[in-house]
Amino acid sequence: MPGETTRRRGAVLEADLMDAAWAELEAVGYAKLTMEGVAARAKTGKQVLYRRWSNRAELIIAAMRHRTGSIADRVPDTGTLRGDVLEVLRAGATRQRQIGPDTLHGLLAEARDVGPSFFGIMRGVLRTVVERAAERGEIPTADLPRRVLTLPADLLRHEILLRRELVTEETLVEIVDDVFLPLVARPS
Amino acid sequence: MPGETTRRRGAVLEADLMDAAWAELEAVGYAKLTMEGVAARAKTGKQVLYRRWSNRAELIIAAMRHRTGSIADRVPDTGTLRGDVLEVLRAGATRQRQIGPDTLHGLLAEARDVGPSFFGIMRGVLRTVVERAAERGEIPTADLPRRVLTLPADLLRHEILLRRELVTEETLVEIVDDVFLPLVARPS
DNA sequence: CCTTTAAGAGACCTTGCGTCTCTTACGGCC
DNA sequence: GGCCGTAAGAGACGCAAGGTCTCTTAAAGG
Repeated sequence: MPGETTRRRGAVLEADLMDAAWAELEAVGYAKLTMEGVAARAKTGKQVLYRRWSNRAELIIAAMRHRTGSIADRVPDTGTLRGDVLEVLRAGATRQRQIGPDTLHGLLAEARDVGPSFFGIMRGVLRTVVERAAERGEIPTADLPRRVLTLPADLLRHEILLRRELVTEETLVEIVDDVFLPLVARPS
Repeated sequence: MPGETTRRRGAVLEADLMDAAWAELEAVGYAKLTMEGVAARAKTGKQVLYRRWSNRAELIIAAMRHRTGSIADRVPDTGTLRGDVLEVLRAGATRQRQIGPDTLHGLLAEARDVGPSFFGIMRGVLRTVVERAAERGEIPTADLPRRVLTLPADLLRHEILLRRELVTEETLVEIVDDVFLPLVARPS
């Protein structure tokens, strides 16, 4: 009687595939993750995967989006520039914690363009945060050099990509207090 | 007559292996580089490679060292802090050009500790350069927060790892003029 | 000259990729 | 409610490469 003749389709199947991919990622890590492994875990064939994503990287990127949703660019508004920037960095660090450095390195090596899609987001948020600080009179101007504006995000990324350990709150505070705030506090 | 009964040994063989590895890297790129490919190019067996390095990453790292020598930490001395720091960054960018971003990403993904060995070097050089600037009276103090000291190097690394294109001179100048110099020019 | 070492060569087994084929459940449409 | 196109589920297949093992024999050292 257990015909088990249930065959998943469409969105249901897709969700199962991504859950399987994520579970497999957590189980074996990105380096050892294989399409066969994911297929087996999802109790289906490789073809079903390849029909949708043409390689590991695409699959995992999709799984990550499915997991964490699109990177919510919720702009923080704590009342101070310092608080806002820290909040932005914390959000980034949290994402890292979910993903893990090994997966990040793997994706960076295999996918041509993880950078922009994954990291480009913070820029707009920072711009807003800085503009609001300028309006409050907290800093002299919101018209910062491009490189200064993205500095906190850039340093966080650097930290994520090069240190093997997870980024600590202390590091975030250093980035903000030792580097970013002194720079924007007084313009050239 | 073509006995070709020449069998390489020791340093001679080792040098040939590394040359072969490097040539193969340039020919097919890191992603497609295989131990078999390198062995074939060196006209030897895989065992000879595995006897020395246990995987691609180790092999290529060795080949890079053999190629470019250990990272010469020649400390520049142009007379100005700006010139010195720029020179340090140029040296780093040059290395990147020799290696290429794909190889870098590959190594970072496969080797556990490329970061320290490859990138840790700049720190000492920067420290020296900054100290000399302070002695010249060019900046108020050489006693910078750790994060500020390594800032130029960190940003360069970030650029190398996340932009697909090669780092331009313009970028280096921005790092120095928009970020580093304003920070050290006047301490907190 | 004799012994030890490891180079050179290639066989071997295994894993995973990516493709292909086949059957048949599912869902849409008339 | 019945027909039909699509694609799920299952597995075979050929291939590339990893990594190990074996064998012969050149080279280096005493």
